[in-house]
Amino acid sequence: MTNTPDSHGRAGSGKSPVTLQQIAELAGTSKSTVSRVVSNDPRISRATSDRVWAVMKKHGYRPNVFARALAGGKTGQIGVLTSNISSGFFAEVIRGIDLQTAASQNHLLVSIAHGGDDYARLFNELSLNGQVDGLVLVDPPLDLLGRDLESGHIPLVLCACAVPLEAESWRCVDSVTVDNQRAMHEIVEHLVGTGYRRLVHLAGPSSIYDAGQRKLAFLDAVQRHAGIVADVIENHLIRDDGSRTMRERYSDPDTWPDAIVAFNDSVACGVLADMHRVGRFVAVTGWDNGPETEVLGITSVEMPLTGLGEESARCLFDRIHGKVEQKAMGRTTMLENSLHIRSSSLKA
Amino acid sequence: MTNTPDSHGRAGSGKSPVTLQQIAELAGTSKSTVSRVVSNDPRISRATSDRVWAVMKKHGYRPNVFARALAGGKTGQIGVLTSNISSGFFAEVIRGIDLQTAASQNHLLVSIAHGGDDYARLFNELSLNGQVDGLVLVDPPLDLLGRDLESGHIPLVLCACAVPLEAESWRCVDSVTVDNQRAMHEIVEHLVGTGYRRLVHLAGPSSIYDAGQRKLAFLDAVQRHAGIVADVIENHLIRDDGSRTMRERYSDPDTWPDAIVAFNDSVACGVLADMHRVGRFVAVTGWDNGPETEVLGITSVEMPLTGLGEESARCLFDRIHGKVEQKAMGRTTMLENSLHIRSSSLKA
DNA sequence: CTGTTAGCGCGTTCAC
DNA sequence: GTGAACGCGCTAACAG
Repeated sequence: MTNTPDSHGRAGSGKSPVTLQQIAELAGTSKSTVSRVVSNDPRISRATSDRVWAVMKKHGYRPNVFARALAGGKTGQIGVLTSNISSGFFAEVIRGIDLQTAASQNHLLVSIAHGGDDYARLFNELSLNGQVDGLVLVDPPLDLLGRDLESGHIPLVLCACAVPLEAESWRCVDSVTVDNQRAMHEIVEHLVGTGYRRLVHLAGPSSIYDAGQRKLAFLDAVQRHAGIVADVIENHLIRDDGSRTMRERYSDPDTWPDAIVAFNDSVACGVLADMHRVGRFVAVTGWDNGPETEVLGITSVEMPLTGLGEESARCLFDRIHGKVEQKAMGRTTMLENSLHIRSSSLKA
Repeated sequence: MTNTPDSHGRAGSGKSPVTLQQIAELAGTSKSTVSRVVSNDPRISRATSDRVWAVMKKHGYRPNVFARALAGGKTGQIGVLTSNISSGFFAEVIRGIDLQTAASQNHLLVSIAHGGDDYARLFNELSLNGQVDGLVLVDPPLDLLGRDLESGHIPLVLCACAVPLEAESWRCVDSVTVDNQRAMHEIVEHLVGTGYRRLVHLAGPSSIYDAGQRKLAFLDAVQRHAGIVADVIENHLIRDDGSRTMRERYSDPDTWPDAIVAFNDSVACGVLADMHRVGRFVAVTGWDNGPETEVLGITSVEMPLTGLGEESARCLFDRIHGKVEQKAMGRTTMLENSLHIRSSSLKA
């Protein structure tokens, strides 16, 4: 399938690309026929098809995406809107989406919201200007889901987030998320099973969907066990948040809990740093299974990031291609995490 | 499916986007006038302009990107083609590019090559089908630069890579890269200054531009010092590569060098792991300054990833907007890294 | 099976 | 200053 240098040089050397019309003339046929050949219309005879393909190959014909979109109503582009999240998360999810879109000859339009109302602004633009056939909203700020969605929008899917039940206008939107509850239960079971009794969850910022889910799951999990003392401290996102809480809230090591369930790996690292400073062991778990967890032996949850992307794209295409009705109620897909138990949460 | 002339294609709960034509009628004027208003044509009277703007605002008019591209020749889209690189790298570079493109109302079309000839295939497609106004090639496989580039292509810029001097057909392509040489020299100076004499560089795969640069820089740097024993071992990319080399090549700790300059942080971690297994200290440096380096105290090089993206986009826009002639010879911009010296490379 | 005919929404000459 | 007309490259009815 690789291009032969000679035929290629000829094709591209002219400044303007070859058009369908020109192919038609060169092949001694009409535009429609060529158009049908391109789209594999079964009604075209094998002979004509082969002849036209030959001409197209020879001249390096490339259908013009814009003309096609204008006339056909399908853009061949999928939008991805994401907030300014951690690079590991972002990259892997995009990779997953790309895997699916590339497979169906689509292209990815990526936008990153840089704060404030940016997400909402970009959402409006992308969902209304007809530039994309569908839109994946990665980690949208929760307040966006509170707004009313205009009818007549393109297919939408929430990634790493789920539509709240009370959001009426978002009812046709699919959601793909990870099973925060199950993973959190596993963590708590593991900690309790190992013998820890006093647990603290350093929860994430309330603006993040997963943070809320994990907090609820933590509270739910600890309540299933008698004799467990549990507490939650909010708003932890980066390393410093973890260290600071340890310093300020637990300045006296004797008041420390047995185990700390951090919102993510960064926070867990912060806790560990302070722990070393003080020189007392406390069990710690992280979340994200980043590169630091393995080398440091931090128990952590690995999320199926690429899977999130792939599944989101799949949902989108199901609606774009009409395999799922546009007005069908949104489905929520939940992907499983895997818990990696390491030394940081075993017995001291 | 009922297809009225104006309920065209789009997934529709009835609400088809309002067109320039409709705005013209509602404003009691013609398409051309509205078009001029949109593009701030100075010949339009203030009165008409205001009137038309009001109508547009009232009806939420959005210019159709595809129609505009078809008629006007500018797509408003920038392509980003990247190989399947590490997520940290990928995400930050994209973020940088996005920063610039968003500022100029452009959109980002991202494609990820998934191996083999994928990069070349995608490159051909994106550079020829007119879907983007310019193309950023992030970390292209080196053999791509060996191929002849067709004339008449869109503006191109290499990111995290530089055009080889002998590539005639790529002479109009800009390059943005980091100063591998300077950073490597800093590392070597630091190691030698600290007292290490026998250095080994665990180089990266030869297919990666930066890997070759760093290897050359290493060899250059060590030659500037008398009494230094240096060696290079090739083809290290992930953790296991580092550990394996230590196990196989340096099974006897007494033959160990004083210091190991790893291609990246992962390799450095592999070395450290083996070091701990054997229980002997050797100085180690990484590259990328990933999350694991700070917590583990690994000396590492921080690259200006976002800067790479921003600068690449800037170069592209300079050519797209004609601030730099299309046929002007490509410039190479080199961005500075910063070396973070930590305990892993200090005296044992 | 294939050719003909309309547009898709907009930029850009031209005239007025 | 403004409007009418044409065309960008392609798809999708209609005819044969």
